[in-house]
Amino acid sequence: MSIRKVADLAGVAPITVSRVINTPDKVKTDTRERVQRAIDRLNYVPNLAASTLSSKRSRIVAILVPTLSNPMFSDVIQGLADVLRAEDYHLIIGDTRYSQATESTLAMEMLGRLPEAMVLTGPIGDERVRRLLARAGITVVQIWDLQPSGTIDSAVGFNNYAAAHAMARHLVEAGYKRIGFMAMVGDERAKERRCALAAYLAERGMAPTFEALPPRFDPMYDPSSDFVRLIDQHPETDAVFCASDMLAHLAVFACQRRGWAVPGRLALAGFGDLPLSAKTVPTLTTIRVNQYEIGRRAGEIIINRARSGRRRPDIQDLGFEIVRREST
Amino acid sequence: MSIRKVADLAGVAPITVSRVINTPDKVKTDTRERVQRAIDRLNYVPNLAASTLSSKRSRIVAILVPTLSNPMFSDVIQGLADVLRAEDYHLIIGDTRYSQATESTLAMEMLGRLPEAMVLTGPIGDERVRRLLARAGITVVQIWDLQPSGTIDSAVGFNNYAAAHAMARHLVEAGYKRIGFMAMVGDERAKERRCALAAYLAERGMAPTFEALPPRFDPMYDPSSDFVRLIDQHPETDAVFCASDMLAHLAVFACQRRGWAVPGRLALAGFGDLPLSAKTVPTLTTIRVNQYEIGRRAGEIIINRARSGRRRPDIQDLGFEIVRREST
DNA sequence: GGCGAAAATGGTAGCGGTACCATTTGGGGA
DNA sequence: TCCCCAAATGGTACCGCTACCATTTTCGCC
Repeated sequence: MSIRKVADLAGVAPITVSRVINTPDKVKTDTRERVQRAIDRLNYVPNLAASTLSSKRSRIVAILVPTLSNPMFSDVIQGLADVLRAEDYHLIIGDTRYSQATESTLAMEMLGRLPEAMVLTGPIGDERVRRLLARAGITVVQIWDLQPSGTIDSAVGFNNYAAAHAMARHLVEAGYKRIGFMAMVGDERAKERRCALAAYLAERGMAPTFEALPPRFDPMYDPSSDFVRLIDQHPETDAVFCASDMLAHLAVFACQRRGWAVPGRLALAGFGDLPLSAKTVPTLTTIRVNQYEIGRRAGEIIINRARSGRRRPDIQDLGFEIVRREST
Repeated sequence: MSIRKVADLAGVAPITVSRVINTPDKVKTDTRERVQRAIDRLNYVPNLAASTLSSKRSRIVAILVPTLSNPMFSDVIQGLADVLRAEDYHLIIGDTRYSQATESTLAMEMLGRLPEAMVLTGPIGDERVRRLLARAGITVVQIWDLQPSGTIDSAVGFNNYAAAHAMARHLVEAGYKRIGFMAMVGDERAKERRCALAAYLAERGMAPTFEALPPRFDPMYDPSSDFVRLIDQHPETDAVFCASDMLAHLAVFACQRRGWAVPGRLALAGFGDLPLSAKTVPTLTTIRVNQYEIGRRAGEIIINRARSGRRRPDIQDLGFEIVRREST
């Protein structure tokens, strides 16, 4: 089933069928309708591999995220998908499982599809990949935490360090003095938040009571029991900054089981503002970053680039917001 | 940057480079190494559009889900992605936003990429799409709820109706008499669960106190306040079956705000067994369906098909499990 | 050393579109 | 009516790779 068959049936040249599909207003109305009928009759579906090869326009965008299971990233993807679908782009998704090596491999493989843009989560560690991407001449949008070093082209996100710093400040100003830190398995970006917390506390002459970064990819890791153990080991702790909302919620539930009042005995704060976090009892203090909007903006950068052809790096800091709720 | 340049640099024919990439053991070791060096030197990345066109093997799998924001579906995708990555497939993802029309459009567009398989959520309503898919000769795997009618080829999932029926039975046998039903916005599949509940209750001479199916795509829909209103309108209700775990959790939190004991004043059950659901206070009674495994099995069907070339429909019922916890 | 079969490599054509330029058609103004 | 320019349509080559078959090389064995 090729464009030629359609052309024969419609009594036109193949190129005219191509025009009906791609630039319909360059074809006279009755010709267009005739061709359209032939397309419908034959159930013709254009071969996009051939189109890509010939036109060098793939209408593909590739995105790499650490995981699909975290709502933060699926919301980003949703935002990106919403924008791109309207422009007939297709989305190739890869999850790196928080592994640098997998990220490199996937990025190179995906380049073979000639994507018109590549969306990556955070900075690129691999020098070779960075070179390849830059040389490929495609739009590269790095999302999530903005980091001047390691940005190839454009970026949309927020300042991860500043966000954690602000949360540390919020906790201290709310009167908490013995603050702990805890992260979810695999969350590399959490390290920066830990540093920000420690740095702020140091400014005020304090230090974290504990800084729990679980080993990567430990399948036995149980945040709840780990949390309880940490508090038992550091009973003076009066607040814990959790590197994700889900972790914070689990901590709240663990407290409730133990009969520890939140925030009375222990204050808890998270990161990411899940829809859930405004509804739990108590509601959760957190850092909101509007993941959906990050995805949308990334999509807009890609589309504007494709339309204008201009190649001007665009760094958008969408900021963050400390949402103070009942848990602190 | 083409295979030709690599071939020239390595002093071989283009086809030999192709072999090094696709069937390396058909090339003598020293030739292979020479070619590999040329590939590395030139940073050559094979053009998969050309490869697809020529070989008619795209190494692409397309998947359509109702939404990416629901962890149920992102877990399915994660399972699928894990299996397919090992075989160098790429995943094109589309979300239909629970719209039949979008599903049809996306499916047809994606066919243009010549995917080797297409994974769809649930039955296909559109006759034309069904025909096109069947004619395309690709593997089609329908996931989630198994429905004999509307299955094109293979399927992996569970019996949605039976699951809801079993939950109804659980609630009745636990002694609850006035049972309500509530679904999340957009969840079409919830209708079947409502029917199953109503049918079971009818068998026992009962009827649901309410059956709340919110209007589709109402952005103002607030499950929590809606829930409270429903209970106020039907105060005799002693249990609510929620069509998703998240909805059930929101209901629990609303109860806690109102001072209604769960399950003392009101029992709550969900669907999907989120990781969260075993940790909340109270823990949530729910129906577990192992979404990740559904994705994995779908991937295995696809790969086996690709390897063996056989085309035998494969229907796998992975079942479900009523997980009784504290909330009922 | 010569033979034959298997392994390794190469030449050619074509996958299904679109870019580029050429040609034909249409229509308004002199 | 003719001319000219714009709109509409068509012919040809080529995008980068691989299927298919042909050819060359290798190697075990008599």
